[in-house]
Amino acid sequence: MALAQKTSVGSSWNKDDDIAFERALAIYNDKTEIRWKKIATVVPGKTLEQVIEHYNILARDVMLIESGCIPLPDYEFSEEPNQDASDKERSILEGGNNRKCEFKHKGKSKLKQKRRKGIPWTSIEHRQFLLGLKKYGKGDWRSISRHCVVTRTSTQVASHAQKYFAHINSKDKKKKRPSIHDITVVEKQKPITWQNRNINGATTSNTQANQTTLQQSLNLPIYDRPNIWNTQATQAISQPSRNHPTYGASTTWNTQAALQPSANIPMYGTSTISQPMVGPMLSTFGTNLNRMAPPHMTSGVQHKPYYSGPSAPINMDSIPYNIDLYN
DNA sequence: GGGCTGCAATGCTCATAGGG
DNA sequence: CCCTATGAGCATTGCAGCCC
Repeated sequence: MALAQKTSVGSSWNKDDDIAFERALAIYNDKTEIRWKKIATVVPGKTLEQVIEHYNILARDVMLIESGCIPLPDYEFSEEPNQDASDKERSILEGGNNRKCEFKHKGKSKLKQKRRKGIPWTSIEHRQFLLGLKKYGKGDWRSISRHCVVTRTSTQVASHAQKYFAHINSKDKKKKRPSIHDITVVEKQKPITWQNRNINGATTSNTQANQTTLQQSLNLPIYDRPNIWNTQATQAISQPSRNHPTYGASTTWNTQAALQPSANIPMYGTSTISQPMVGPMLSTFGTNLNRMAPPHMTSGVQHKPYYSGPSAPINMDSIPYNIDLYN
């Protein structure tokens, strides 16, 4: 975006304009009829031509960055420091917070690239992974990546699988910390809304016991817990330097989470996929993404509302229900 | 007892080398 | 090109110890 601002001629784009533009891009994807006209109507003070020009500049920036023709601009994104600039601009262009990106220059450059911070797997992604595992089998990480966990590369899927199986194999050892790998079934998950988050009469001062009960009632691993109810998380609010998450929804943590005790903000960052939410879900730009198109829609995969079928252990020989993810 | 702090243990993701 | 194996780096968790 910084490049776009620098190179944009004839019209100046301030931050608010950009936010409106990005939001519009997300809402009106490339399948939308008269997309640009619609986008222009929601970006105040911009004409159709200016919007299109801005998009073209943005697209060119991404191309130049990805081709290595120009160095990365010195972005300062406080909200998602682990997302590099080309990811970010690509994400904008694709109309969502697409986290998938192949690592194009790995191992080729001797330049010590700054290591990316890991983007934790959400329980939704893990369940999609389990579905893919059942559907395509162990080893076909590419298919799983392409058709099931579309937010992850095959490399990421493979790496995740390694740790998953390692975790499974060490299962009989005494119970260790809760892990996302504890999810071994593609279970039907009760939609998590603010309403049913509160079914136990949960309040901001909920105890860990309450939370555990709630967690069990939702059949979710502790890993997925809504940390705002966690005593330690509550502690984190009073001790931002201690348990403050350093990536993901970090900047919304102390504000949104604290102000909206029931907000679904996991410790590992905002889960942006498919959980019904009532309140604001923030993008990396701090814009409300609630009604934006999910990232899958831009990846050539027809998106229907997420549905995870009835549960069955992943290591079972057969599954007694139609595994089709969306039907 | 409750809150805070420090720290070791653990878990997770990413980078990368090597083999098929 | 893809998958597997391995290890580094970093974040989170759990717990003990200290202080009020």
